[in-house]
This record gives sequence, C-alpha cells and structure tokens, in this order.
Amino acid sequence: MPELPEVQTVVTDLKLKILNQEIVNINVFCSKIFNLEQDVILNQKILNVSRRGKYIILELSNGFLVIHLRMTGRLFAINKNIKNLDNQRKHLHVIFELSDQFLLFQDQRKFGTIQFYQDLNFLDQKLGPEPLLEDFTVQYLTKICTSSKQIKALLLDQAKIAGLGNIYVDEVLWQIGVHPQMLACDLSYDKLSLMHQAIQAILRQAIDLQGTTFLSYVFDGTQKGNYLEHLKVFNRTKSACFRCGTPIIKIKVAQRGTHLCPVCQKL
DNA sequence: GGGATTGTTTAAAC
DNA sequence: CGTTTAAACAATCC
Repeated sequence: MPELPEVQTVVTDLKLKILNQEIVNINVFCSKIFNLEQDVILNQKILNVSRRGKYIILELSNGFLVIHLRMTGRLFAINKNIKNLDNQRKHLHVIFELSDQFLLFQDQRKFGTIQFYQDLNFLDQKLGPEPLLEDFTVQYLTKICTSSKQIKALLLDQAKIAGLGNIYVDEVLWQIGVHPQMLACDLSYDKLSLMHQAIQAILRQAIDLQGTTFLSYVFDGTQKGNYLEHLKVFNRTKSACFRCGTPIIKIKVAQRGTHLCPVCQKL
C-alpha cells in the first residue's frame, strides 16, 4: 500500500524528527522482521533519512538501515514517554530508542523488512530509475515499452521504474485513457509522452497531499494522507467515471485488483 | 472459513 | 537465454 508518495511522506516527516540522533537501545518483539546483530547499529548516529523506490534508508556512520513497509508497515517517531508508547502497542514489533525519541515499527501483516547494509549498490542493481528524477525521460519510457508485457505489469515492475504501485498505476492509466491490459509495445508515442507526464504529475500531487490513506497507511503515527479523495478510479468500483459517467469496473490484471473505466480505457 | 489484500522473490513456462 | 507469467509467501480482516 505505501508507494512512492507515502514512503516519501514518511521520510520527510522522519527527517525532521530523528536526524543526528543516536540509537541508544533496541527492543525487538518480532525476530522475523528484525534479526540483526544489534551491536552493529547500537550507538550509531542517524546521519540522513532518504528514499529509493519504496525503500526507506537510514544512513548511519557505519552503514545503512534499509526498511520496507510492504503492505501495512508503519515507521514513525514519538516523544519519549511511556503513555505515548502504550497507545502504540498494537502490532508493534521494534522499538528503536533514540537520544530523545522512540522510533517505532508497526506492522499488522508482518510483511515489512528491516535490514542492514554496508552500501546501497544492491538497490541500484534491482531498481529502475526514480520517476521524478532526470534519468526518467520519455526516451527511457519508450525504451522499456518495447516490451510485450501488459502495460500495468510493466509499470509495477520495480526494475523498470522504482516506486509505482497498484494505486498510482491505475490512476495513471485512467488519466491517459489506456487499458491496463494493453501491451506496452502497442502504445503510440503520444500515449507514452502523456504517460510520462501523468506519472510525474500524479506522483507530485500525491506527495503534496502526503499520500493516500486507504487501509492502514499513516505517517507520524496517526496522520492520514489526503490523496484518497483525489483518486479517479482506484477504490471507485461501480461509481461513475468522472469523465464519462460510466460505472468503474474492477478486474484482475497482473494478479492485481485493477480499476478502470470500460469506456475511457478500451483495449 | 475461504477469499481477498500487498510487493517482492522465486520458479516455471515460453 | 532472455522475457513473461504464475505461484508462493507472509498475517489478518471480513
């Protein structure tokens, strides 16, 4: 559920709160999620908080703590008092005690991951370009769209573009009037150019609105994103298409629940 | 209690 | 062998 805009929102929030603090203690309640040797990161200072694709990166002086929220993970800082902590016990799996905050990792489904790396080479090896940076060009999009994959499957592929997920892919394809099962190689240059613009515009607006709170995503422990009310197709099954009034339908594409307008998005 | 939910990895198929 | 599809995986909610 947390995709690029949601992860970016978490990172922006954390950056304000935990920069330059030291990890003074760690409590682990779920060894499946956190099975690191604690000594490696204990007493290390958090030098930076950043994002690559959907990965959150805490830069320490001796390496990087890399966190993925998957579906229902939450990462946020709270002031150091027990009352705050008690309010957050539900699905709480790791407590990082920092110099003057608690950094908490909650996860209802326990699919999230926390790992330590000496360097971040593996991320660049497995992830495509950031869709909001310079190397994501129309030319690049054209290149990867020589593929015969369905366009939705391709846009979800993190090795091609880093950070898009189910929500924003559905939104992008509705915006430009392309059916999610259309083969990437069949798209016209005009559509590819529109797709490039739509990807950036939708991601930017979603970041501005601090993401989409659909199921469980929050940042800062309780704060919801406001992009939900701007969604055009995702989670709007049977509601009227904002463009033509036809009821939005939900089908399965690339093994994912997929929302579309059957009139605006034809195969 | 079966099905839907997610992003990612791994395995199988093409 | 590269590309594409499918299944598996985790846990929980309805």
